[in-house]
Amino acid sequence: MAEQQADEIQTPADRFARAREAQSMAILEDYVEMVGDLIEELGEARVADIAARMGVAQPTATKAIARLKREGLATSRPYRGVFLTEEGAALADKVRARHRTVVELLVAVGVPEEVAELDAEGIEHHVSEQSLQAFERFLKAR
Amino acid sequence: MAEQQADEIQTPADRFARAREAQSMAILEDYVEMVGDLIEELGEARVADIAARMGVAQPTATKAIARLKREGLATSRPYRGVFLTEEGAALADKVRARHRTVVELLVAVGVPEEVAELDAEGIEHHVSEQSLQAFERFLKAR
DNA sequence: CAAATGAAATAGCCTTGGCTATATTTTCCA
DNA sequence: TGGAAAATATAGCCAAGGCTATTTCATTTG
Ligand SMILES: [Mn+2]
Ligand SMILES: [Mn+2]
Ligand SMILES: [Mn+2]
Ligand SMILES: [Mn+2]
Repeated sequence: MAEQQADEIQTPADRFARAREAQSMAILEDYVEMVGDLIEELGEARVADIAARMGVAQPTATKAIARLKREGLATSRPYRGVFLTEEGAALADKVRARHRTVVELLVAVGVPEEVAELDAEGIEHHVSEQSLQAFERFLKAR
Repeated sequence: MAEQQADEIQTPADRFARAREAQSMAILEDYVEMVGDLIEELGEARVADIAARMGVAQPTATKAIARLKREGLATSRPYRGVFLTEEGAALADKVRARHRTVVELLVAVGVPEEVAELDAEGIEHHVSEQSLQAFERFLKAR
């Protein structure tokens, strides 16, 4: 099946809308990735640990988790830890891999490691599938 | 004068805090850049044009402009156009230049132009001064 | 096994950035 | 030049993502 020729002209408004959309996913992505990390490292993801790592107050984390649940990415029962749904786990994997690739690309073009790690935390959420693939090709071809 | 050796260990919480901070600047930056563009192109920046280009409703733009004014980046009188302060104009220039550099870097590592333009709209706000300089060196050295 | 301690939930507040509907002001033209 | 049309402002709503203070529940321990 041939690709649709998407030669829509791309207005500034479209770009900004897309950036806003990415933004609304960003926090979700970070939480999901971190819940995955905590389960991996500690066997479970507790609200207190999530809050500490995100650098937010505990009720802020609780609220974020409620949103994850609403969006079908996580499950939890009151006073118990947080778990990822299949969908959540898949997203976590994707986000983690993308994060690494972004850091590697930054380093590859000359950004110091520490800075790369800092900047990647925000940048990653705006890197499209297409850009990600370009990054991977670039890194492989070096 | 020697650089301070800033060997603070960088926690995840620090990184997330920084990404949140960048986020709170992002919209401000986009508006300032756009007001600058409109003044350049049309001689003035009207609320309706700003709203249309940002892809938001007119009252949303009005509110954003109020914030620009509060932050000392713009001036305006009721029912008149918007102008940038010296600080606002300087920020607009910086943001515009950074946007271009980010697009160029993306293209340089193999991202298609259109995609680069789309992704850059979000990425730019998370690119630190240090990363930006690395990007410029990379582009020059190609 | 009853407190005490610790963790999570809840209540209630704030700001930002969206929106629609409506009021007000400016501009333009018949 | 007076009214219609266009532009802008204002009012009031919503959700997200912060926060602090307090309540509720679970766990540990004397
Ligand atoms: Mn992130
Ligand atoms: Mn990340
Ligand atoms: Mn932008
Ligand atoms: Mn931009």
